[in-house]
Amino acid sequence: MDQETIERFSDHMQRTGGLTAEEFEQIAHLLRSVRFTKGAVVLEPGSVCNHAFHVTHGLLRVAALDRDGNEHIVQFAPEGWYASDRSSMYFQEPSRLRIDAIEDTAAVMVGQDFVDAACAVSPKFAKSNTTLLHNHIRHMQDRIALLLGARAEERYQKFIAMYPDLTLRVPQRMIASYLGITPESLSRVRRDLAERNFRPRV
Amino acid sequence: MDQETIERFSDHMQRTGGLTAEEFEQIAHLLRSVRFTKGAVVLEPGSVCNHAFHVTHGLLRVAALDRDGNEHIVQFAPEGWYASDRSSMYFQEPSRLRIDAIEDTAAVMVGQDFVDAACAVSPKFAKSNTTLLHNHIRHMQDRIALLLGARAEERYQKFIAMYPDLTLRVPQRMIASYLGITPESLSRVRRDLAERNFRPRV
DNA sequence: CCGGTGCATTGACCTATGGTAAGAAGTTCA
DNA sequence: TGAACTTCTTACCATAGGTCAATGCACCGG
Repeated sequence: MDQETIERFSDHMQRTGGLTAEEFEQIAHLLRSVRFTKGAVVLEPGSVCNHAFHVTHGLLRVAALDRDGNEHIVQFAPEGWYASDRSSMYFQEPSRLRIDAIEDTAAVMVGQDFVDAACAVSPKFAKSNTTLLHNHIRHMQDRIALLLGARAEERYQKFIAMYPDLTLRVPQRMIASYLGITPESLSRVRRDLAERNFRPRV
Repeated sequence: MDQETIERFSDHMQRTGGLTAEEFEQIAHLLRSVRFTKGAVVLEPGSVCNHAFHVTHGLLRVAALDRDGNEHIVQFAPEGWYASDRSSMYFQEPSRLRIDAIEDTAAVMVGQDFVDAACAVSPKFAKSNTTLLHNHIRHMQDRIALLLGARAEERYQKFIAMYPDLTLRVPQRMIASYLGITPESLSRVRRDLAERNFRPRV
């Protein structure tokens, strides 16, 4: 039953979810912990997403598949983050996203029943949940603006600034996929940046 | 006080917001209606967005400005739709979006006070509001996937399929801006599509 | 120690789209 | 009606990024 994973989630709830340790205890039985080995599929596209996965160790990725079968990474979920398809969860529609593990990962499965129970137990939780939603929206808005308005190089620089840790953990081809370019292009972008930084004038 | 605009919004609330006519009456005093002439600025970038604008006549657009000063249209809001910056409203942050009128427009200003009052009066409203949020997320998710995975032509075809009415009302350069391409490129895409449809074999 | 596998890099070449400029067609307004 | 605008289109060239193929490197299991 992986007690440590649940405890970490409890800590997280107390820090950012507005639940006290006692409130958490009351509803902890609604949670399950899971482990995924590197490469394991967490959510199969076409199935309904019934849980948000809160990562306590490791790294998940969320990817959309276009009709040519190419993967486009929508989000990375390292420790402390959630991976899920909110639309699929809310509307109970089959998801068009795939979630899988980039590293060996431990996560907590958070279902609607837990969220409802937590909202009932604590108004603070309800509020932090709404804040989470709005953070998600803000993040997507920024991403859209970036995809519309910035070139590959700028997108990459923003990525590094925003997720410096991920830049080290995630293979470059996946960063490229997140940025909407090919691995080859990312490689060239990196080379150009390195040249400009280390030999400003030749 | 533009009674017709408010009445239209009342209808809208009864159809999709879960409010009865009586419930709406109770809180209607929290609403104000506004009119914008074509080209008028509804929300100035840099200011906090304190209202969602529900359009009853006309057409608003929501645009993001990149650092080169280029506009990228994030959303169109024709009759029955909302224009706003949810992040700015929720976090009370200065908005990086501009909202302005593409046509002469009549709208209802919906503030947080109205939303709170409506939630208090009707649990159905609270739910429909959450659904609206999730619709927004779903829409943004689709948009990101499209920007990452589809070429200009496919994006344009999806746009036509999704907003056939807007295709007629909105100048092409704005559609181009929504799609993330230049007006010239859109013009070429349209020519190529027309050629393929009307003279399949030459 | 070896071959296999996956990833990053590079180079050559190609394509979609951008940039610029000019003209055509339609709109607005005096 | 005609002048000033705006929008759309077309043509020509430039460029970012995609595609393909080859290479090198690290890791892995036998």
